Amino acid sequence: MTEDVYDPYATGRVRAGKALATGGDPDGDGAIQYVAAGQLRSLVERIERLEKEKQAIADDIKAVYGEAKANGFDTKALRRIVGLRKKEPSVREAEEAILELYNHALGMV
Amino acid sequence: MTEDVYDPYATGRVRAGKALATGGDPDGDGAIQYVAAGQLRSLVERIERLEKEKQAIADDIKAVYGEAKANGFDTKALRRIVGLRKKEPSVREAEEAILELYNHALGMV
Amino acid sequence: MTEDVYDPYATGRVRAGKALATGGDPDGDGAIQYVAAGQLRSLVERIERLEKEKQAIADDIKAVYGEAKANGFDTKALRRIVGLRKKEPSVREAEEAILELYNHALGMV
Amino acid sequence: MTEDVYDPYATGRVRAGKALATGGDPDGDGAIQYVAAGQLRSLVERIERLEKEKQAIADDIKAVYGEAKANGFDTKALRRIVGLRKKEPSVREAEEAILELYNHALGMV
DNA sequence: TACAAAAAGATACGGC
DNA sequence: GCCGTATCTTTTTGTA
Repeated sequence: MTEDVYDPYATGRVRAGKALATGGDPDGDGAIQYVAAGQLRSLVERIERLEKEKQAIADDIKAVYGEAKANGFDTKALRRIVGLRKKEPSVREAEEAILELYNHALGMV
Repeated sequence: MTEDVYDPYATGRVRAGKALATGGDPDGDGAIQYVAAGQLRSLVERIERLEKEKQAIADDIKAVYGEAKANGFDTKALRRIVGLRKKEPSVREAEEAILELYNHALGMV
Repeated sequence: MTEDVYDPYATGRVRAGKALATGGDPDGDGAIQYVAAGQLRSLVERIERLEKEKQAIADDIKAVYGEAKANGFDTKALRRIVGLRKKEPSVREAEEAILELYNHALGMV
Repeated sequence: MTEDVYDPYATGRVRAGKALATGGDPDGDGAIQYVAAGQLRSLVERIERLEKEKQAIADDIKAVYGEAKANGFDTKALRRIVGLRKKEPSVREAEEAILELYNHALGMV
């Protein structure tokens, strides 16, 4: 069921007109499009819930760094080692390999 | 008690010397520093565990945007909505106000 | 010379009110603030001019990659070598040094 | 004329083998490939020169924002102004329209 | 279209 | 306590 006019609490659809398609309406037919308000609300809420969880973990990470600092560790170095360990196993070796090849081609040892 | 030589599995301390401090040793006195290897290992592992969880959630968020897109939503606008909702209404209004002020000052309506 | 009302072409000042300070007006006195329209316009124009130049150079870079590709070079590898060469001289060695130190402390060879 | 062995200073060609193609040799035939070392060097140098210029301009831009800040301008708003001015008015309006549509659908006024 | 690299923007830390 | 710097995140752009 569709409304002719905007109804924010509708679980149904809201008339959007061409404006819905940011890039223009694909078919170029100017057909009226609708936005499923309930679906949109659901998506936004799911994203917000996940971002909340993500932020909580980010806070935990920050707390660990704080603890490290309190125990005399250099957090800057700590962050760096964590970062370096992300691309460890074989990536680093691969980078070395191509570097050497091109350095050779470029005559730089 | 400290070791003169490196012992990777020690729960005790490993001599680090000046090299430990990425930013240089702050006092410039070259004093020998020690790093608690076991503690460091624990910190790194906790951080990595948390970052792994954080990344998993980031992937979930991306999946929701993917679903939104598949359902015809404009993800760019969706992201903006989510971003705007993070801000306190007063902050949002303040930002809009100054933006408008500058636009006026530039004669851009 | 100041105007009470908005004048986009003024070289003088435009009334801003509290809205100017995004973070709130620091003194909390609610004093009216003014925005120097001429100065703002100048700043914007300088930035836009510089960004235009920057974009022109970015286009030149793209053209060189296009030329490389036309001559049979693998542009992906080429981009990578250029990127790697950015952090060559001593940075890479420094990175290796700290990596080794912490890896030792972490018992990972 | 080609060399059988690697010659870093050659203006001619250097045997690369499969390793040259980062993305793998497209035909998968393992055919030996050659890289024109002199040409490669030239391309890399041109790119690096251009990137250097580009970075210098980026620094200039940053300096202008710093100047703006020193004169009491809100750089965040300033950046947004510059960003908005990049877009065609029609695009900007379309974006605003869809944003408003979604806000309505969410009952956020 | 989807992935990956680069640039921009926001945030957080350390110095003064 | 604020400012400048640096990191990290996000967004945009280019490529396969």
